[in-house]
Amino acid sequence: MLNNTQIRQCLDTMAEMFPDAEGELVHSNPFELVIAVLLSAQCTDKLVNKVTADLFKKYKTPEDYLAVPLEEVENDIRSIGLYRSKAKNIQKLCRTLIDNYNGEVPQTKEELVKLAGVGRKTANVVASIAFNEPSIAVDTHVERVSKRLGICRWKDSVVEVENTLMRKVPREEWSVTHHRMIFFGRYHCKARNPNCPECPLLELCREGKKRMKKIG
DNA sequence: CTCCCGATAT
DNA sequence: ATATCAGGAG
Repeated sequence: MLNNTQIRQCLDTMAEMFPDAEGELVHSNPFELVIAVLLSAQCTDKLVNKVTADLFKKYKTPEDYLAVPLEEVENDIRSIGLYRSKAKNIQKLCRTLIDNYNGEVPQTKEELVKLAGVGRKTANVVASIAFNEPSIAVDTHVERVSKRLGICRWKDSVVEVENTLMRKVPREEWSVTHHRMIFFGRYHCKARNPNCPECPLLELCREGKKRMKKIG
C-alpha cells in the first residue's frame, strides 16, 4: 500500500502529465449530460460523442424521447453497445423527470441514482460536472489505476475504492483528481498495454515493477 | 453473480 | 480471435 506522501506524488505527477484533464462527453446542459453518461456505459466516450451529435439535434427534451416508439430510440443509439436496455432506460428516465421533477434533472446524488440507468458512477459524474458537487466517480479507469498503483487493495469494491480516495485526497481536489486518473488510465496506464517503461511513477508502482520484470 | 452488446485496438 | 470501453439492472 502507498503512504500519504506517495499518493501525493501520484496526484502531482498525474497533474503534470494531464494538466487539462476534463470530461470529454459533449453536452450543453444537465439533461444532455445525463443521457451521454448513461450511454457511455461499457463504451468509449468518442463513440458516444459520435452518436449524440445527431441524437441531441433530434431530441431536445424528455418529451421528445417519449414521443417516438422505443424501437426508434433503439435505432438512434444502435451503434453503441447495450442499446436495448439503454433505450428503455432513457424513456423510463424521461418519464420520471416529467412526472417527479418538472422535466428537470435533479441535483443531488440521492435523487440521481433513483433514475433508470443511473447508478452510483453516473450520479457522481453528473453531480460533479453539472452541479459542481465534489465527487470521485469510480469508473473502470479509476478502479484499475488505484489498484495497480496500490492506493487501494485489489479486492476492494468500487465503493471501497471511492471511500479510500475521498479519505486520501483533499475534497477540493476530488473532481480534478477524478479526471486526471481517468486520463492517466485511458492514455498511459491502459488496461491492455500499460506504458510502464515510460512511467514516471514506476518506482512506487507495485504492479509496474512486477510487470517490468516480466517484460525484461 | 449474469446479462446486456456494438465498435475498436491489439 | 479476444479484450476492453466514463456500468447498471435483475
